[in-house]
Amino acid sequence: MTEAPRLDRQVCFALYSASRAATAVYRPILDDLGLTYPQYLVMLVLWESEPRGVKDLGEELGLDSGTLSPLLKRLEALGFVERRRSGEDERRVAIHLTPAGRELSGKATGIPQHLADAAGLSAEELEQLRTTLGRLTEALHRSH
Amino acid sequence: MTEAPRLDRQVCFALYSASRAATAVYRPILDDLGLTYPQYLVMLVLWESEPRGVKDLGEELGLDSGTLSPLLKRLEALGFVERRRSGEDERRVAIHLTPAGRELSGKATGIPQHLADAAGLSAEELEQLRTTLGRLTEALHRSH
DNA sequence: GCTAAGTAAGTTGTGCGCAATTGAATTGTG
DNA sequence: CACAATTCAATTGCGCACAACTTACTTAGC
Repeated sequence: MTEAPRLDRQVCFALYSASRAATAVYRPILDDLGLTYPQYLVMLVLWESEPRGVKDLGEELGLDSGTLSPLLKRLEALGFVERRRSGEDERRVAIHLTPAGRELSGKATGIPQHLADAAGLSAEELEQLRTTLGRLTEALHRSH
Repeated sequence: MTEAPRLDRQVCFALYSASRAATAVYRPILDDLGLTYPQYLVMLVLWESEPRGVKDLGEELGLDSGTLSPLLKRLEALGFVERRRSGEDERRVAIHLTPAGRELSGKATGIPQHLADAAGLSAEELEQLRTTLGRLTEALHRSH
């Protein structure tokens, strides 16, 4: 008689729950900015450097055009982003920040601290968690 | 000049990436069973004890009826589950396993080991990760 | 017994995530 | 130059998540 795996023993479920709980903490804060969590991630990348192509964003975030294309249209409709066909390569769409999009960066400054406060873990534990998760993600991607 | 948060410093993004990478590893395996990852989670709960009400499942998994109702209908259409209105309380729908649903448990036995193998972490590291994630999820839920 | 409050499941609408396909533009090769 | 292969973004379709609402049923208070 083989035994069925137990839910509460699964790292995968722990990841899934923690991830949803974390975005749930971000949600009301991001609501004030008018962003969803994936939209916030895209803005984070653009605040670091822009303009960026769709594929470029996708590699940074691990998302494909099926997710990003409509998301970017919504960010454009919100006035945070502008999509311009590249002149050199007509296949590419360059995503530029608008002044409003650049401005939003200031309002977002304190957001990660909210999660840290809500996490109930020490700074070292958070740092170690982040490192372990990074290694895990790397290994899982390699295993394909 | 306030500084924008950096993507690669965010625990939240690390969680989000790791969670998606983990379900991506499960996907081809679960495809063989005909299940998606959330459907697999529901089956895990039912393999532990059934029948269970929708609300009951929802509390175990942190999902609401908006997610579970259609998911359970798909599991019923697949023949793994049966939904029966309770006689005592007509509001409740009891989710029962079918013989096929019970049988599936055997085929799922080895699945968590696949993730462990792909994770590139030691058993202790995985165990510690699971514990830390559990504490984190708890704290995040409490912080609401 | 009757109504008010509460509870369970379902429905609707929006926004991801991701596989698969399409269409346009570019590059590589002979 | 021609044309096949590749690349980029967009689109389609399906299945979650989750908020907000609806409907059916049950229970509590009077």
